[in-house]
Amino acid sequence: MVDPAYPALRLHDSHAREKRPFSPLDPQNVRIYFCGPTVYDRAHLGNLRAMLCADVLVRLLRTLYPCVTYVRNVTDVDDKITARALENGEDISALTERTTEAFHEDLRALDILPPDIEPRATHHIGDMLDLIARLIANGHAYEAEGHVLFAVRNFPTYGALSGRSLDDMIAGARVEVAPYKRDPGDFVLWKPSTPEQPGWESPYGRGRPGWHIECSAMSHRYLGESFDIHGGGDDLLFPHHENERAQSLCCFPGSKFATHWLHVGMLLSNGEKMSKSLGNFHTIREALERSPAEPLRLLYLGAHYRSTLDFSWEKLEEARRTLDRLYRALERGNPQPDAAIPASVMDALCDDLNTPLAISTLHPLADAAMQGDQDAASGLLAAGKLLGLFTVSPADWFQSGVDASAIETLIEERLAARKSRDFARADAIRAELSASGITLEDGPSGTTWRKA
RNA sequence: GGUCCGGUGGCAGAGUGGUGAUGUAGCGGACUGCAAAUCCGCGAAUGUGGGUUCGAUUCCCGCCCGGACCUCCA
Repeated sequence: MVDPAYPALRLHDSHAREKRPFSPLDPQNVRIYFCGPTVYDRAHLGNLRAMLCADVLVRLLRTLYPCVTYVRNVTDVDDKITARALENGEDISALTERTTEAFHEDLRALDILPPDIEPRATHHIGDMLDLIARLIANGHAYEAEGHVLFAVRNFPTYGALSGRSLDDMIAGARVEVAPYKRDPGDFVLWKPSTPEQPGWESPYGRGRPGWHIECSAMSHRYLGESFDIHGGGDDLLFPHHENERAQSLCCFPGSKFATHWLHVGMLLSNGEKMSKSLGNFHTIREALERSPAEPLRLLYLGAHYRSTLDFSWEKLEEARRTLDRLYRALERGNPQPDAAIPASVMDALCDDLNTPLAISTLHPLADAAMQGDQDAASGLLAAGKLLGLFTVSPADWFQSGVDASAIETLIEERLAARKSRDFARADAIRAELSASGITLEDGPSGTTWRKA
């Protein structure tokens, strides 16, 4: 049951195109599926956004409900993977293993909790073929020239999720229509593989799955015919999620598939979508080489998940300075662990995951904590933990990774200089440390230091 | 071309049919040997033209601008 101490959760549903109360099919087990990465290269900052959004959502759901089953797939069969492996002269499985591990490493650094189940497409080819057979049997798919295609015209609500009509799309006419398609909108469930391409034996010959069927198969296997939330980047809304929905609903008539659709806005770089194809991306690793992980998390949380967010290094730096202040507040407020999450934060998060509003309510808590209010500090800490922040101690935030003894020695020397009113020498020491990224702070109880 | 989303202070970014959060930047001040941090104070915004309304930033329509999707994409 929902903890009555918390407000009711409302989430924007892309299908309904409005905020709706979230009521799980089974409150004892909230089921959520997010589309994960295609593992052919290191993940970039754009890829991170949906993963981070899912992380915060799952953290919130776990505080509201007794059990959450979170599934996030890994797409390890795809023509981009095949092409990259060929390019690298690398075995496909070596490439996908290596890239998956790199992905995990990046997310761990961000303290993004792993999903409960992380199925790989290549481990579920049989499940996909089962669904495809069902679709052929019930007239929603057909074979043509070694392909199996989904017949969109046989599914009356095709387009309902993404809000577009087949006729409009065809008017766009940017789809290259394969001759074997009955309708230009039909999409591939199974396609033949050449001997060099990865492939599996099937009733339709040796081939490989189309992109969308894997998520239908894996969500069904682990979450059932109907589950609560299906999410991913906004760019997956069409065609990926539209097609998943069509397949799954046609496989399991009477089911609901996902009752809530959640789409995460794109990360921009100089006003344009960050993407591999535009080349305007930075990998997660690259960002982590320039900054600790938490500022990146705070930066993402500073914008609502559904709006676009224009990334810049300046904003990352600003987020780091904001964390400086919050950590300082924790340092002064001496928080107790396991305090209640402040209502202001829960209210904001339960209103369609309004993280920017939630974070804004952290500042008054920080102000109070700064003045020694322990309750405020405890609330601040609890709120931060829920958001995946404050994973280190203030001492580590300000001082880790630096040779403290060398700094202490210089502080002693400077103290002596100040006592003899040799301010020139004292300032020289300050400047020296400042040049190596250390800021000194003279307080009533002596001099302290921190990383700038 | 089709569909959709958005345009709020220098920047970032919420909310709201009734004198516009929060952060940051800027300015002034307190504190400091100087700093840093902290504290106090100040100025600063709802793209544009209509409509509905007693009243619109908020609702509706047009326009302009930006972005996303329609092809792989978180």
